[in-house]
Amino acid sequence: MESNLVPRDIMHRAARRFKMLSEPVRLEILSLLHERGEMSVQELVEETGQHQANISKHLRHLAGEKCVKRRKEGLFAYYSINDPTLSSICMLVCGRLRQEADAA
Amino acid sequence: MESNLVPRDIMHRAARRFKMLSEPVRLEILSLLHERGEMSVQELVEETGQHQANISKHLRHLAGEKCVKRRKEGLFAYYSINDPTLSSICMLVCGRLRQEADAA
DNA sequence: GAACAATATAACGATGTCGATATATTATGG
DNA sequence: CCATAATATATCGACATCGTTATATTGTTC
Repeated sequence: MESNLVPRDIMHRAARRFKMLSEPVRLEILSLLHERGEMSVQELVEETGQHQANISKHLRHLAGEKCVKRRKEGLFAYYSINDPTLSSICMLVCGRLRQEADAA
Repeated sequence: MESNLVPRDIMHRAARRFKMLSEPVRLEILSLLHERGEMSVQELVEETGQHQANISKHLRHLAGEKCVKRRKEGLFAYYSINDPTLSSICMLVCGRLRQEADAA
């Protein structure tokens, strides 16, 4: 019950950060990157079953928001999680969801 | 780098939870509720400057996702935060955003 | 520099969600 | 039971974003 949970001056940025986490495919991407540390676009395409263009677009969004880091090596682009708080946030939410499910 | 950051069976639910946090007006509502503990629709309308219908709709979404709790008293409906993890999550993200801003 | 592979971008239709306006519901008081 | 106040719901147009398909870019190899 204190002041300024989300300060006005970063409210829109915060909303955009959360929007990154509001799509199942992006959560799957982050989940995979969390497990394996670093993956190429191809690997992500194979694991998710999504089309390459779709994965590239999601990665572009994630990278634009600094959620994810890109490393180019030859023909391949390797992505990894850049924002370490994302993992904590996901675990918090998932823990809460389990809790709600148990309570019900 | 471990297993199952966001387990498949709750991935869609997690995404929906994050979607609740992905709109500035909803973040403002949660921020106000965090400060004051409990507020009527009217109060939220006044503080945010949004139209009543819009606030009611956002509250409906938030309540549907169990983010927020509703208490009816006479003509008034009082809302308060129901999911305590939301505050932690918002603070994590805002801290990170500050950090990124400082680094730049 | 031509052929090929990995990734990125463009364009498109379908669907979702925003805020605004209008109307319905619910509860109180006279 | 009628008027009024607080809240909820319905509908609408504008705009964003999803996944798909097609194409462009980038880098490697011969």
